[in-house]
Amino acid sequence: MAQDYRQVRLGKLEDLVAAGVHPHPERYERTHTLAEAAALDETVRGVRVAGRVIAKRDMGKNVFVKLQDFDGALQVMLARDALAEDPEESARQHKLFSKKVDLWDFVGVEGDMFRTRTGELTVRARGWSFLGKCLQPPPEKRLGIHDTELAWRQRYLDLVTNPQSRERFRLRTALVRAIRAALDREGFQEVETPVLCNKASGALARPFVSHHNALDMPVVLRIAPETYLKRLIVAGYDRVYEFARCFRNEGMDPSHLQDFTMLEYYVAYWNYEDNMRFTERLLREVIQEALGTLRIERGGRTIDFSGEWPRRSLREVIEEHAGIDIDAHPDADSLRAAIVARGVELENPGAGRGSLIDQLYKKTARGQLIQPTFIIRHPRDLSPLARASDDDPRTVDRFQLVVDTWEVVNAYSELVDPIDQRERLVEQAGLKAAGDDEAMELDEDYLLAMEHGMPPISGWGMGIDRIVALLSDAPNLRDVVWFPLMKPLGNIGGAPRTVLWAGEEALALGLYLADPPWLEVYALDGERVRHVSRGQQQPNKKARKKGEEGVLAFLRERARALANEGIGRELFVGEGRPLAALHELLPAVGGVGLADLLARLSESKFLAVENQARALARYVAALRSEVEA
RNA sequence: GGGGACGUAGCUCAGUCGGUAGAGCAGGAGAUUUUUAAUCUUCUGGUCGUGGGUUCGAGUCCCGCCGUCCUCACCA
Repeated sequence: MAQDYRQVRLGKLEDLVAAGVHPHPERYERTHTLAEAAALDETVRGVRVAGRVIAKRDMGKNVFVKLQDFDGALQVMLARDALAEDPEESARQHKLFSKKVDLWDFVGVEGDMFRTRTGELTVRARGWSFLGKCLQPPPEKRLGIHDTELAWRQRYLDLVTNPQSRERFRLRTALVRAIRAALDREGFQEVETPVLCNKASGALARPFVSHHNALDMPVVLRIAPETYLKRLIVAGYDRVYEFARCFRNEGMDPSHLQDFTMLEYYVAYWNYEDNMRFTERLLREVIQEALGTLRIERGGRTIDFSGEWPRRSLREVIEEHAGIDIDAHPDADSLRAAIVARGVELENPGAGRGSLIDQLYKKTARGQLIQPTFIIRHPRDLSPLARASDDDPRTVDRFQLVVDTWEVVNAYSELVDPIDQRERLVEQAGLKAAGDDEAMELDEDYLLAMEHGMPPISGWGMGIDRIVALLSDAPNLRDVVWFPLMKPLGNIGGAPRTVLWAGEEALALGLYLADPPWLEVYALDGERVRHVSRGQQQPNKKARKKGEEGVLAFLRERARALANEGIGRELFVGEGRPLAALHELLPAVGGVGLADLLARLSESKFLAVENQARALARYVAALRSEVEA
């Protein structure tokens, strides 16, 4: 049916072309955006506006359409006798518009402002221009896209139909702009540091790993810009910042994305307390500017950014919510005993004291922190890049800003002592060697930079996606990312979904993978091979119970069924199975070329399945002619 | 990875107790001299995610798989 829509609309496009309309005009001269035009006086003449048709009401003589762009919408009226000087030409233009322009097409209109009988400001068209065709069926016009999956996969559908989504992204843009302007005013310089790195440094997280072909070396995508920005302080910058796209190869949930935007800045000569004061001022300013208020509604609760944000030590909040005074337990064993005594269950109770504190905090206190709160005094061994506190060397001079249980900002007085830093990184490297994927690597290049001298520094990082989601009452970070990463529809992780075209010459090809066993079906189309889904190709439980033979029987049966449906011939290919089993199957295609087939298979073993199929295509073609001959 | 929920027309959604798959929007044809979710006539559109099981009969009950979300775990 999508095909029907497309055919109808393609037909209309052809009709437009036949009527002398360019299907993809080069440009259109606007005098006003739709929002600007909507603010005009009703007497203004000679406006030219353009946008997407999101509503069309054809009254016979008059066609009313609503045009929309990102920031506004405006009604336009096309009357049968007003579209050209010549009445016949005007009628022709009217009919063309009425019959050939569909919802979601782009058009431009030239005309005069006026008010309709019902009082709506409207453009009375004196002429119209076709600007672009929508070939796909548009979403429901009033309700829009409600399926979150669809909204994420095809954001344009969401943005066109859902005003609240446009509002969220408008806020995101406005907030970033406000932050940039505020930092620039404060004497910061915006910089850019590498995304492709040798070491995953600056945070505790598992990186994405890739390979640099020309240099023939592994590279990782950055998990934080921190150590590069601090190198710039070594270089003499006082205040630097970067909106840094970062990548962490870890689990995802509504408050974590693999690919996210972090703002980090570093200031020479500040400590974390200077930074906390600045944070409060900066965020209040930019929230007020971008949002127009400091009080937001989120999940039915009011969150208030005005007033002074409480500063509470980790010790305090844990004592309040868990009833344990961590200072009374100077070592891991003692603290562990207290936690057990309180009946709090930790995931990793064998960890050291710092990690125990962290787990305890996350388990008991963090979930209660709704209003903006600074959490200070974190254990030293969780912050390998932070400066130890002069008051208590077991803690670091660090703060986090927590809002509605989300950690939004993380900042500290930076560790600037290269000797201490080396010791801590060696410690981390030890953890890594012991199997902790998230421990930091020893970053000699950074240590070398540190040894060239650092002033006191305070650094700061904020999750842009998180603050935007908080401020816009978005339940999931993916609601504030234009194109969040999604598993592709289609071949990944399941049966391919392409359907065989009717009458197409085809071939059924089973790829018998060891685990899980599976039958893949392809269509052979000249030189090309496509995936084809024909329902379930995976052996059911019953077949699997009978072991290998049952599985083979199942796959053979499926292939035979496909052949009976006219899909074509059978060919099984086994991988990771005894050759004998394969050999037994191959007679279905003549039992020739086994060695060649296996060679090709192993050659393409690490390619995607579809590539395997392509690699086999030539072989299959050869096989065919051989059989025919 | 554990637990829970969901998947029906292009979109938004109904579908009762297991008994002939529905509505609105969108789309086709027609009508319509200012409409506002325009209206009216008429028509089209379905692998009920997928495969199996139970049953005389499955969108509905059971199981496997695929996909998505939530939650727990993981996670500066």
